[in-house]
Amino acid sequence: MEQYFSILKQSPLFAGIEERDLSPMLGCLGAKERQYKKGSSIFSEGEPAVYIGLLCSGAAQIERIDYNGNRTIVSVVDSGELFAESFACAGVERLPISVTATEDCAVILLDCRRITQACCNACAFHQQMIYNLLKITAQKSIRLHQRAEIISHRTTRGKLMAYLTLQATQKSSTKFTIPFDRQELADYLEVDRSGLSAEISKLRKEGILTCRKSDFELL
Amino acid sequence: MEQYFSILKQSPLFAGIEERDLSPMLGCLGAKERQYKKGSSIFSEGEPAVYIGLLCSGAAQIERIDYNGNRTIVSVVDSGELFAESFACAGVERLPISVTATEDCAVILLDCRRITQACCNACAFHQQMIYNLLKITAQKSIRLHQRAEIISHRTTRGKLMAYLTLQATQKSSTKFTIPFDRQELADYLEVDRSGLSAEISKLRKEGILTCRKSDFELL
DNA sequence: CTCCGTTCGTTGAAAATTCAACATACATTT
DNA sequence: AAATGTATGTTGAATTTTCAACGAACGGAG
Repeated sequence: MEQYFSILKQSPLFAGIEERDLSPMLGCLGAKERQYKKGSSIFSEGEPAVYIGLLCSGAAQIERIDYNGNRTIVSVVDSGELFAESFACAGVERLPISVTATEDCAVILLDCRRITQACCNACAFHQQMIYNLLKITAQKSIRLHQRAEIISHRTTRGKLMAYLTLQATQKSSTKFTIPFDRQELADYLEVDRSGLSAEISKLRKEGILTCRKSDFELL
Repeated sequence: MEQYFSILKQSPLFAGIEERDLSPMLGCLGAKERQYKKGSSIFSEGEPAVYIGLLCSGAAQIERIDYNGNRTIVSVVDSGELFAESFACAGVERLPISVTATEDCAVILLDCRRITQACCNACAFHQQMIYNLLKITAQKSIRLHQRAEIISHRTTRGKLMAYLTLQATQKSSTKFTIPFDRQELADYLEVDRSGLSAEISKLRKEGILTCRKSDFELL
């Protein structure tokens, strides 16, 4: 577990908590370490929602597959980020989404009940963690709002441009790399892959952007 | 302010807090009461996001209007619910959405900074409120996920049926009343109003549902 | 009662998406 | 070097949505 301390102490979940307190806290919280191979499932839709996941290395996606087999990519999880914390904190019975490793992953699982219920050893930290969790959860809400704003555009072009301009804003640069290939981007934007490719070509011809694979530049 | 105590003590924000403590707390939190007429704006897009709103009476909607004038209804706010808490808690600069009164409203505004920063008088309550806020924020995230799941369907019929079956599930009944007229439902589902009306007619002819105005029944 | 404004349903044409199929490019393996 | 597999781009037909316009139903105001 100690190998991930450099990740943990940078995580907003442990903001305001000293590194020397990490080890007893993790024990108190019943933290479990898990490894997942690229492509494997970290959480599956329908599982009980009790664990908060903290991605220590690798990358993952929040997905949903409907009964027709259509995949939706709800969001991406980068190293150092939490996932599934909303479901665990809200006390829902079962996960409405799946979490899939897009790279080999190392994950720390925290039982949400151990965070939200005070314990005898490290109570002082619990309050800080709950506050940290509040801030993280609120920021995740914003990301959901942002995705909703993107998806709410009616056309492929509208969705694509909304996504790309948001990426450019967040990276503070007109050049950026997106974390998706074409199929994944289509699954994130809720559009047809071939139509998305066609729209990218059109935007390229119109001189609005250039791209190579996942590297984009807005002109 | 006292006239709203019956609402306040039922609000999840004040769960675990005694009614006799409400009055000093509201003072400590710098609560402000506001009245809004039906159709007026409670918060406008671009305003600084410092206040958490608590709707004491009436009803409101979370909306966004894009540069073309297209309205998106992100969610509805019912009496007793919080709104804008994610934006305030996440510490974003400006609101990315507007809140509009769909009925005459009474609202209590709470400065988020006064909740998340401990104060000298009622510190014991602050921790409870932060925990309550965490739970509320997480539950709001779930609602955003639910809307995303609805919007993610590609066709008008798919979106409509996803919405209606969710409503039926939440009301635990095949008969229910939705909080939207046709235009508002279209703005929530991100579809064309006339196309939505046509789809409802078709579903009616197919014997899948019956409806009168906003009263629906799934068969 | 009539007028008026709003909501809702209907329709047909225009526009956009989806779908299926195939071509191309590139990297990896044998 | 050839074969294979994956990702991406292209195309045309089918489907669906959007858009604009209009008519019917309804309720409130005068």
